[in-house]
Amino acid sequence: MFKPLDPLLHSELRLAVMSLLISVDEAEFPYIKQQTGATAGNLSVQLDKLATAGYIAIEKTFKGKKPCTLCRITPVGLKAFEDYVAALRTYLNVKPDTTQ
Amino acid sequence: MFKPLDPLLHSELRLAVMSLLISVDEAEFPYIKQQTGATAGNLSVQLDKLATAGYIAIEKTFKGKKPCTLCRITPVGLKAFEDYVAALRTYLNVKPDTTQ
DNA sequence: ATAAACAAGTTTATTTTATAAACCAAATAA
DNA sequence: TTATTTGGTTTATAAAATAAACTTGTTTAT
Repeated sequence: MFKPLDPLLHSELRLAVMSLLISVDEAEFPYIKQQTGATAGNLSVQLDKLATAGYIAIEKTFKGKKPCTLCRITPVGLKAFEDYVAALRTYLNVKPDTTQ
Repeated sequence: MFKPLDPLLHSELRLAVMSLLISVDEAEFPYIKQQTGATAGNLSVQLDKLATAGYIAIEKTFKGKKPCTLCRITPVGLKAFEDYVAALRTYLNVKPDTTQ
């Protein structure tokens, strides 16, 4: 009847991060922070969780002299996101999306 | 960009309950328990929260000699569910459903 | 008739999670 | 040179989910 929802993705902020990374393919910490409206602390924690699960890859580089945290989604993360959406549909009484 | 998600509905069990009540219009506690796979304790707590918010109405009756807890969704609950789904779509990169 | 098992929940306690506040280091601006 | 800002991390707190234990009453077995 209802498929279980991946608890790692069933979180407003982590879902927003994943959604963002799917569309942009690579994003810096401050950009994600601005787009999601999250506090830096919360974002840091949630990014860590996604990275620990292998859903995103975090690369710490420098932009000139300033540190720069780059995030991108992984194939594992993309798959998890798609599975999550499919599971979610069992709760929404909605047919699968066929546009495109 | 991302619409906030009603925290009361962004919960696996409460969402399942609401989804169920939308399709059946009236359901007894044991039926909801069976359909969702929830424990009685957890279900009791989550039903209370939904009722307190006015999303569902709980009627305590008897079925012969046995107590019977009947649940139905309210107009407020239906509206909240629809709003939740609309908000969720902003995270899923999916066009609104136009089937039917 | 009495005890054991069961049904239908509720209450309470525990664990997990989310979130914010406090903190830190380096760079830039005054 | 001493604030101030940028780019975060760590730690503490609040909220939530969940399960375990309990209650009340009923049915079934002895």
